[in-house]
Parts: sequence; structure tokens; C-alpha cells
Amino acid sequence: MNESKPRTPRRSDATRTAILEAARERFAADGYDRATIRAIARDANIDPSMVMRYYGNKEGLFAAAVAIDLELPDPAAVSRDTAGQALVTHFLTMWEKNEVLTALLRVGATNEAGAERMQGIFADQLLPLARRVCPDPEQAPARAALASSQLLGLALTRYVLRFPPAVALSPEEIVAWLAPTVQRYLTAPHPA
Amino acid sequence: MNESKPRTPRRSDATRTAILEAARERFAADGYDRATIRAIARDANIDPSMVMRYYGNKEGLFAAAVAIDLELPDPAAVSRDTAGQALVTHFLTMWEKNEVLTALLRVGATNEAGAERMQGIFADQLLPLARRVCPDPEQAPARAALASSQLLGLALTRYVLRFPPAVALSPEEIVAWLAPTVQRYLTAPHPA
DNA sequence: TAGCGTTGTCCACAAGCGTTGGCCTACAGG
DNA sequence: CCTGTAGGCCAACGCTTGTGGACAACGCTA
Repeated sequence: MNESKPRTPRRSDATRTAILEAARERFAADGYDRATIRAIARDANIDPSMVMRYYGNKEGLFAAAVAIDLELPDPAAVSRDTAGQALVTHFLTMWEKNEVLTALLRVGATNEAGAERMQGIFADQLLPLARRVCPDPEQAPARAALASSQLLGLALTRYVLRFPPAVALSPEEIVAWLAPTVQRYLTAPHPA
Repeated sequence: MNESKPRTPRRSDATRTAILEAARERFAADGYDRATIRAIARDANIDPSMVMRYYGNKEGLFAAAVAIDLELPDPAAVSRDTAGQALVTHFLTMWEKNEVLTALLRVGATNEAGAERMQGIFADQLLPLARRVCPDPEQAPARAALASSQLLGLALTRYVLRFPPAVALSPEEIVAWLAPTVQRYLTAPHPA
């Protein structure tokens, strides 16, 4: 899907990445609708029409800006008992270090296409891990969804809504509180 | 703040409520930006300028449309050991039965004012309960935030992003899975 | 019946949006 | 050196948005 051949490095690569960076920032801060191409171009110190030339249209730009890899560890390498802690820690680092995830979440909340993309990412990247770790593979989707609900819920309150107490929590505290939850969602017996 | 004197029932009350209903639907479905005054007016079968007359501007309309009361039970009436289950059950019913909460969540994700309003609602309505139920009142904000993260996370994945496995879960299953989590966040000893 | 405030419609405005095409500049390959 | 082509800017388009003002129908009261 990705033409990542590094040959013919174009002279405009600097501009392209400047656009992408500005786009990520704006999408993260404002969501899809409020993040205007004009504003992004202004941030990147170029003309709005360049965005169109390089990314076709606004949707194309968004798609390019949030092509994200959760970089989840190999499912096979995750121990069954520490999956919860590993996941929470990993998500927290990912979320702290780049704003793309916030952008994706903000857009997913307003935009149908964004929601689908988010769905895809979690299905493709979290589900395999759940399938590997949880007792009955048939329950994997539900368990992965529960885990997502807690992980995304934290991201929502901390990075998007910015509830002061959620922002104030230290990463260590968050892991201490959330890891058992996620662990339970993934591996505990069904509570029915 | 609210002039809720029921006297002088105006002849335009039907219109006013029609506008509010249409506004709630649109805001829930589209979020703040995509929900245009014109579309809302069209839904309500009136002229856009009526919206302006009755609610001043778009923000005023939104404020009127999402004046929401979580209808949380009296904190004094909640038993300490069943607070988790009570909360999850209550939130689930509230969310299933009216779309205003979805609207609020969608808007909170894109709009600064929406985020603040959401913050206010949870601070005013969930915090007192947490203060009453959790062991050390000083930890109440953090514990309430953790509980919100799980509750809002579920709402996000189920009603906004519509992850299929999250949608497929029955209310009973959700309560069974989430109640212990929320209960722990509220009352379990600090895991540090 | 005359007068008046309320309700509602029509129309227009200014601003901002995504998007397009043309034009100039400067570099790369021969 | 000369020329083709890619990079970049400018101005403009068609459209939608929030908003406000002018004006017609209605119902009440005197």
C-alpha cells in the first residue's frame, strides 16, 4: 500500500514534510473541520495550493498525516500475565510522544471516515494481541473492545477533554490503576 | 441563570422546542461544526433566522440544546460497595435513552467550549459522589477522573466510534465487565 | 375596528472555505 | 550554454456559513 521506495528524492521533500507536520498539529488541535488547509499552509509557510498539488485534497492530506503505526510489540513476545501493564505503558508512551493519535481521536469523533480508520487501526493492531493472549479466541473481539474502551477513554479525558485530574495523574499512577483493568479485560474469565 | 418561570407560555413554544429537538439530533449526529444552523432549521421546518432570534447565535443554541442533567442518585443514597455497579448501570441507561450525551461528547472532542462544559458536568455531578464514596476525600478528583475515563471510553467506542464488538455487547455484559473496574477506581486502596 | 407586539419569511451581506489554473522562477540534464 | 520541467505563488472561482434587517401575517386587547 505504501510506496516507500526511497529513490528519486524529490527536491520538494522538505515542503512535503513541513506540510505533514503542520497538518498533524492542526488536526490534533482543531479536528478535521476546523483545521483548514489555509491555516495548515500558513503554518508550513507555503501556499495552500501546494497542499492540493501534493496531497490531492483535504482527505488525502488527512490520510497521509495520520498514517500511523501503533508499534505494538509482537504478540508472541508478550507474556500472558503482564499484557495489561505492557499495553498501558506502551499506549501511554505512544500518546505522550506524538500528537497524531490525538488528531486521529479528535477526527474519529466527528468524521465518519475518521471513525472507520480508527476502527481499522485497533482491529488490525490490537486484536491480534488479544487473540493471542485471551483464553477463548472467540471472545477476543469483545475483550479487545473493552480494553480499547479503557485506553481510549483515558486518552479522551487526558489529551482531548483535558480533565484537570486526568492531566495531573503521573504516568506511573496511570499504569498502576489501569494495568489491572486491561489485564482483567484480556485474560480474566468471563464474568457472566 | 435559568429563567425557568413557567408563566406566559408563549405561542412560539412549539417552534422553540422543535428547534431544540432538531438541534440535539444534528449535534449528536454531526458534531458542532458540521451541524449547521440552516440544516437544523430545515429539520425543524422553520427559517434559520428564527434560530437566531430565539437563541442569539450558534453557541447559544448549543448551550440550550445540551443543558443536561446526569440525574445521578443522591450521593448519600448510594451504598459504598455497589457504587460501581450503580454508576455503570445508570450511565448506560442515560446514554441509551437520549442522544444529548452523544452530542455533548462529539462536541467536547472538537470544541474547546464543549470540552469545558463536559468538564463542568462531570466535576459537578460525579465528583460529589466520588467524594462521598471514596476512602480519602483528597483522592476524590483523581478517582472520579479514572471512573470517567472508563465510562466515557465506553461511550466513545460504543456510541461515537461504533466499534462493532463494543456495539454488540449487551448492557448486562457491559455492567458485568465495567462495574468492578469503576468500583475499584472509586473505593480500592491506592495501588502505589 | 384600530393598534400593537409577537411570529415568521425573504433576502442580502461579509467572511471563510476547498479547489483550480495560470504564471513566474530556478534548477537539472544534455 | 540552453531548454524542459518541477517548485512555488497569486488571483480567482463557486459555494456554504453565520448573521442581521426589512417586511408581511397573525392574534390579542381596547
